Amino acid sequence: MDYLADLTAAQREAATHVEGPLLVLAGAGSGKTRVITRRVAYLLSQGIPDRQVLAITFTNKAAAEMRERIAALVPIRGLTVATFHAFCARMLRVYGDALGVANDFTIYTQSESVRAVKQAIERQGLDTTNWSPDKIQGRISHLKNRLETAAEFSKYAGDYSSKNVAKIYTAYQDTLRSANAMDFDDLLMKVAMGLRDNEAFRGLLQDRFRYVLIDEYQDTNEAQYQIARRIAEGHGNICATGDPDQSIYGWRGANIHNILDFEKDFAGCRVIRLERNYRSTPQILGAAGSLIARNRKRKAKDLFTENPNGRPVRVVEVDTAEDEAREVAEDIRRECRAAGNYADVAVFYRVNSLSRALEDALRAAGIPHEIVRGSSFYERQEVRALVAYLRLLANPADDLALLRIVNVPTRGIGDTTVKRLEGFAAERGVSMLEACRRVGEVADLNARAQKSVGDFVKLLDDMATLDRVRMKQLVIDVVRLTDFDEYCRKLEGGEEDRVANVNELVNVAASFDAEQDEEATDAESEGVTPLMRFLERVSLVSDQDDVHEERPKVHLMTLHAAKGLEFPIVYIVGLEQGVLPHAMAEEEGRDLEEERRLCFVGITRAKSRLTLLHARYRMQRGQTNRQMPSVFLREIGDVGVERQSLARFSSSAPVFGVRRDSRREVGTTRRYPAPRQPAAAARTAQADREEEARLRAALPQDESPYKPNQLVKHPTYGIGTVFEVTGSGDSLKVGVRFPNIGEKKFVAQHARLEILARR
DNA sequence: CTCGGATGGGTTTTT
DNA sequence: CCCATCCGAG
Repeated sequence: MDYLADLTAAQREAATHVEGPLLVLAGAGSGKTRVITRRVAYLLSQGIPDRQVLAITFTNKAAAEMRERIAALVPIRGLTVATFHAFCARMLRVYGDALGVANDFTIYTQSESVRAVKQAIERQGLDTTNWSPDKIQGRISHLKNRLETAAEFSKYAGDYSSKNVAKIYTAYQDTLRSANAMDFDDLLMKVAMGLRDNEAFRGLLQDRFRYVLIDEYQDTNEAQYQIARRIAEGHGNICATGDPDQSIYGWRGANIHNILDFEKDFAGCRVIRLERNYRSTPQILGAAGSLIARNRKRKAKDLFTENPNGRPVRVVEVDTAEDEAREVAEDIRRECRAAGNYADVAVFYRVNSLSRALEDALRAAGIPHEIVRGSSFYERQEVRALVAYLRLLANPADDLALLRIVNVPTRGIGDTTVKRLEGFAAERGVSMLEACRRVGEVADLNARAQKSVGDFVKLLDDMATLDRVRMKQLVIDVVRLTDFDEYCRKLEGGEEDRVANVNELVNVAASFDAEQDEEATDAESEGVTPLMRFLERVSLVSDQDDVHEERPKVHLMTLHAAKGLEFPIVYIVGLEQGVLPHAMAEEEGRDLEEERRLCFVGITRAKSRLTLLHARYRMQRGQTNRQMPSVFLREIGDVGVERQSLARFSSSAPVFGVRRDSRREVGTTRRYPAPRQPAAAARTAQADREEEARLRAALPQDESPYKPNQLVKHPTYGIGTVFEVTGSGDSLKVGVRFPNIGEKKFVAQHARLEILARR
């Protein structure tokens, strides 16, 4: 058992637990992944067949990593390592008959789901302004996560709003059914309900998966909890790993009580705490511990470390977001010159909008950097469109897929034509594709439209004859038939990226083909075509397979995106009331504890150097606001913490600023940290106003930033020269001359002009 | 169909 | 302020 040799006593105890429920409360940086992988290896070494083991993670990346790390220890073939969603999709494909689920369903992504909800709203004659598709989709998603069907919800929906949601929910399900599609939540819901109501299905899964392991258990929602519980209910072999202190997804339905109540749910449960941290300095851990101790909803857990002392945690006050960003950039410079590498550095923030100032400052300082997770690969327009073609091939009833590509690339099938086709399809109860086929029967279509639709059908028919065994070739052929590269080139903006994305999809297809060759034909997957599997992969995988990092870069990301990562040097910006904790969490009486956990997650990512920053003024929604330092800055305590002010205008430099904004004080006063320096508290409103006036004067707020001969950049016209500036304030107008285009006038506040260097 | 301008809304985000 | 989306004009 050499793979147990390097484990501590507690880790080994967890890794060698075989029968019965086990809860591993794994503190941040306590070697959880190690325990999980060793435990799986141990189970297999005890003669348990790998196909009886089910390991569930939350992201595909985590699943891939776990699989890899297990494979490095023991040979595996039939082991299931998957996300909840991928697992459910698989079960529905393979054992779906037991539930009466057709196994050739397609999976709608988030954006497709929203689109379908929007259609449902419109079909109910409701206005999409009052009934925002996004929000309604969110509500439906939550209902599904709680296993409430449209029919059940309709029964209980009382008020006007809920009744309409019920109507939309019902209509949306109709759409999904007729498109033979499921959204992400359906995958979980169908399996959870199947396990609950269908004995045969439950029996199949319980027999098949004798050992269940669920990682990040603190992030499970009700549906996922039900799935785990029902599968484990016969044999009780369930191992949950996680950390309540790192539960940060409550807002999307995760229920922290799943992990808090695990011991109650599974009688005879063994609990193992991993409290030794291998990642951070005592200073960083001390700050984190002091902070999280304020939470009531948790399991007492004392993180400790044997790591040597490091530098103090640095808390820095600055005046503005720009100062904050500049300080981060300068400090990165200092740190990296001394010891590090840019890849050692990460900057975290609560909301994406804070990344802008950071990006500007890093760019200005010439520090290579990257924002982690912009729009994901598979949500890119061009990729979605190509995938839609494939989807339509696999499932001709997929109307949403058809709608997505009916005029992509443009082929003269406009909205009017589409509306008429939709009308026809709805009337006859046929698919959109069928409606297109029978375009001759559709009323009120002119000859040109008919021809366009006819050509489109011809194109799809040609496509249908393509060989569907090799995905790479299929994608290439689809690109060729649709002249897709040409279309990408014609689209303005990042055209090279678009072609590159198409090529990337070809690569994904190629590696999929390669995997298919390697993987022995799985008896279970009979009847599931390679195309279906490929589409499943593409729908469920949102991350681009990690692009290999070329040169070292500073990583910028939200606190949510930071979970599970670690960096030697970490900066967290915007530690201010209303930002972290976020205003929404306070105002709506939402969970301040989750915000605290978020901060905790950020802090515990740092290995050796942690800097927390807060600005006294921050521009939000076009307005400069006075910002209170975050309560969390106080809660991290003073041991191993060094506080510093770089604010230019503050004489007393209180680390915890003075309350001045009377509006914000109301009702929340008690939560605010007490001012440390009474003298500061005594400052008058007059003094504040003066200071603000000075500050404002110091900020670059010219009456007009545009001057004749100024170089500017317009998103459409490109770079031009200002030749005229008239008016002021809201009616400030700017005349710009663009080479080869001519002169244009813009209302400054509307036109998105970017100021370039002054001539 | 395509563009520019008006309008409204604004955590966090994986699957 | 910044963005996505909608809407009317050409």
